[in-house]
Formats: sequence, structure tokens, C-alpha cells
Amino acid sequence: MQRTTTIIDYSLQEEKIARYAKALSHPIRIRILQFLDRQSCCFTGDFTEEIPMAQSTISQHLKELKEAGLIQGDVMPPRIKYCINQAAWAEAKKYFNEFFQ
Amino acid sequence: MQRTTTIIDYSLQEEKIARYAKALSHPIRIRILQFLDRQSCCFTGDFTEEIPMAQSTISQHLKELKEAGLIQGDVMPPRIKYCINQAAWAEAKKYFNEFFQ
DNA sequence: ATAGTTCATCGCAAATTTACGATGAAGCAA
DNA sequence: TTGCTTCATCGTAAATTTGCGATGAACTAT
Repeated sequence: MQRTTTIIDYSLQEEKIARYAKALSHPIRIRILQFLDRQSCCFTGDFTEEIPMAQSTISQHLKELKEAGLIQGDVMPPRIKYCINQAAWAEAKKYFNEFFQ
Repeated sequence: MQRTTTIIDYSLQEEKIARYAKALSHPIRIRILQFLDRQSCCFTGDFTEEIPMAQSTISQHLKELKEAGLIQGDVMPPRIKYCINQAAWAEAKKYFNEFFQ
């Protein structure tokens, strides 16, 4: 990326919106979130049945959503139960609403 | 990316949200859009004064926003006047509202 | 102990994104 | 014509994203 000079202080709002938007920037992740929203909670296996992609790829998208804070995973051996993180979801909603007026 | 097997039909909604989200996934582009929203319209030079990045980099981000449809550029030699594309903006707003309920 | 299930993570490859400086097109002014 | 301004685009480099198969960790059941 050849980052030579630029250092920019982004506002919290700029950072937050960009971060959440990045998490939403792939159609598979939109599908995962909407699926989660309907089911309330899912195991990884539910997604691999629903979405025709390699299990490892889906796991990677779940990780991206988790790192953005939008979902959380609770260990229930041998499975992992994913739910939407309602607090983060509400925050994202607030920031996007505000952004679009 | 080694795309060997997977072909997924995304819904229009999935595609639209992901596409707009991608455009919003960089804090500089958030800043550009908010700046545009306040000023109603700007020339490229206004951004280069406001944002401490190379002119070519800013131009590239404007291009990304233009390709997503969120802004439009009108040639006013020797400058280019950028405005928010209100129709696309309204559409993005609608999709995000819908997505967040 | 062995075998099966569920899932994250690793290693790799290709594509895309991000950033820069340099260049050049388009137009204006002298 | 020559020179100036404004801006997109090109070329390049580094980082990140996306996707896969393979592996292995963690747990359950036999």
C-alpha cells in the first residue's frame, strides 16, 4: 500500500460506520445475518446447509462478522451457537440511521 | 481466489446492500459523503484541501463512490462538480432501513 | 481406546483494495 | 504558442480479502 505520509484521525462515527459497512460488504454475510435474524440463533452447520460454499469459507465469514461485533458465538460442544449481538446491531442501526439522516 | 465450485444466486436485496456497504466501508468515503451532504456539491479540489491524502487517492475514492452510484460528477471545465445522487442515496437508505427493520 | 461429529484454523493462490507519484488530457489565460 | 490549473488515469507496490482443501482441536459415543 506504500503508506508513506498519510496519517488521518478519523472520527468515531467515521470509524464505526466504515467498520460496520465493511462487515456488510459481502452478500454472503448479508444472507447469514438475515438468516440469523429469522432463526434467532444458528449453529455453523445450519449455514453450511443453507449456503453452498465450503465450510471453511463460511466459518471465515462468521469470523468477520464476529470481529465486527455483529454476532457472537457461544460454545455448546461440539457445536457453536451463533446469535446476533443485539447491542452492536442496535448501535449499527443507530449509526446508519444517523448517517442517512 | 480459486473459484472452483461455488456459484450462488444472490437476491437483489443481498446484492444491493452489499454493494452500498462496500462503498461505505472506508472512513475516507464516509467523510467525503458527509462533506458532500453539508456542502450539497463540491469540486475535487475541495476534498483535497479537506482530506490530507494524495489527490490521486481521493480521486480513486470518488470513483468508487461514483461506481456504486452514490455520487455523480458533472464536468464544469476545468473542474468536476460532485453531488450526492439523491435517487441512489434514497435507495440505499431504504435498503438499510429495511435490513435493520 | 477408537471412531465419529462439529467446527476453527492453517496454508495456499488469486483477486481486489489502497496508496502513491507521474503523466497527460482538457480547458483557460497570457 | 506557452504556461497554468484541475483532475482522471496509469503503473507500481503492499496489504487485505476471498475461496478452497487439509488438518487438527474438542467433545461425544461406543
